[in-house]
Amino acid sequence: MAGSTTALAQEEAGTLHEQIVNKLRGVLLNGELADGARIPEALLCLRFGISRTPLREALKVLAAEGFVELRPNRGSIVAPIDPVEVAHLFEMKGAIEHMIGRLAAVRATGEDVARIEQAHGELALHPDPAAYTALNQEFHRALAAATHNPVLLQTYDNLQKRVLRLRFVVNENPQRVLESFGEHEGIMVAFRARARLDLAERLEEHNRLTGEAVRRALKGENA
Amino acid sequence: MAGSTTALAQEEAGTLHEQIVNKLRGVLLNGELADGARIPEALLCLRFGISRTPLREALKVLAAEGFVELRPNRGSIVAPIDPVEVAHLFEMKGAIEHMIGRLAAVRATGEDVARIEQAHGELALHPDPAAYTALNQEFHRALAAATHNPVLLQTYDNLQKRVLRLRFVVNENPQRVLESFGEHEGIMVAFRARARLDLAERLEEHNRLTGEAVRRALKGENA
DNA sequence: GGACGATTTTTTGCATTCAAAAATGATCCG
DNA sequence: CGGATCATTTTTGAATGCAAAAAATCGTCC
Repeated sequence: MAGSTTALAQEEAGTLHEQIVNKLRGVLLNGELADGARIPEALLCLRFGISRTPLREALKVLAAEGFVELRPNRGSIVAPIDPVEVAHLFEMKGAIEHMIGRLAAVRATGEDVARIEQAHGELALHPDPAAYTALNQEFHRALAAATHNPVLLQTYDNLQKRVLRLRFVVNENPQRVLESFGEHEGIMVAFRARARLDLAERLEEHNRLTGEAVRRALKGENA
Repeated sequence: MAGSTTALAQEEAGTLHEQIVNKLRGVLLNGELADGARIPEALLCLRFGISRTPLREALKVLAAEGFVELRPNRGSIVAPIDPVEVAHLFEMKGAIEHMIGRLAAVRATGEDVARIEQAHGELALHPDPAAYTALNQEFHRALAAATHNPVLLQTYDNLQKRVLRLRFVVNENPQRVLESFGEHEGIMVAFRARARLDLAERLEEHNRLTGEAVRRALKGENA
């Protein structure tokens, strides 16, 4: 049960820069630094109790991941959330969800099934948006993991993390949370039946609908 | 004609660490450092005429991209090519190729069409494996770009670069080069007809066949 | 009163430095 | 002669230092 199951765990071992990558990503995901805000190196060094060297290494990695924007000689900023990019993120994720469905239906082991069923079950017990986000992540990540394709899982994780920054705007919406759970029910039906294409299409569609909800929410915010 | 069209161009502008990321990736792609070989920081610093700081920043980024393996306190090594991972890479790329087909068929502009046609045409004139690799990259990248989805393009580029390390083992095979061109012909037919699903399936299949050729070649090498 | 420009301050990018860890090699003992 | 132990060298990881660039501050002039 050593800790590599949870995607967002802030591992405490390993090299310093790696820790910082995770911690800093956590900060960004929690919205502690607003979109487009400058990232004050000195401040974060103080906060994490490290020097600038590992922090800057972490910034480069996060820039490559798309969380941070590096402006030469002008400092780093939190990558602004661009509605157009959000659409592109979900579109890309759609392709992955489709493949997750096709593969997970065939490759899921007993363990995978257990994890997926459990996440789904817990989700049913927690209709409150607060718990929902984490459990929802777990559910979908368990499905992704059931493909047993690490490359896919890594790509999925990266996109998912980028999308996660938007949860504030959409998980407040209990309407959508309910709808989403309904879609999960359908997903589980297809999964239990090991119906590859059905599962693939349901996952892709679920992703599409979530994307649209996010886009609507973003539009509302910007109004 | 300023240089952001070519994916693998080693841009000369920008921050130092960025240049190094590209240069070093070039070194790795060219196979100058063998799989699993240790990456001598001091040597590369000398070669690039920089200090260790930007080099190490670049290493972190390349590690995140999957080209380099960072072993805490034990130095970095060129990420070894694992046949299983290669299979996973191609599987993942399949999902993307499928989506590229679906989107490019619909979204390709006149410019896109021109670029794609040109790459395809030049490819016909250069059946020699040497020129083939670069032109083939250009052809497929032009298709990816025709989706007009930067997130997809970036993901595609990353996977493609990782796969590119394997070109030595497969592009030597003139048999496969010819087959591949035949598949390209079919792809162009579907593309010109703007047949979404046909194009998608042809691209996915082409990717699958390339993957199998690579796997076969790898097996042969390892024998 | 406000805009422009010079000067100070801060921040950034990279090189250098330093401590700790690992690799290497020499010595000693069985 | 082989293997284990310990000193030496090399390499790594991170902090610090320094020059250049950008931002902020302030004074001056219109």
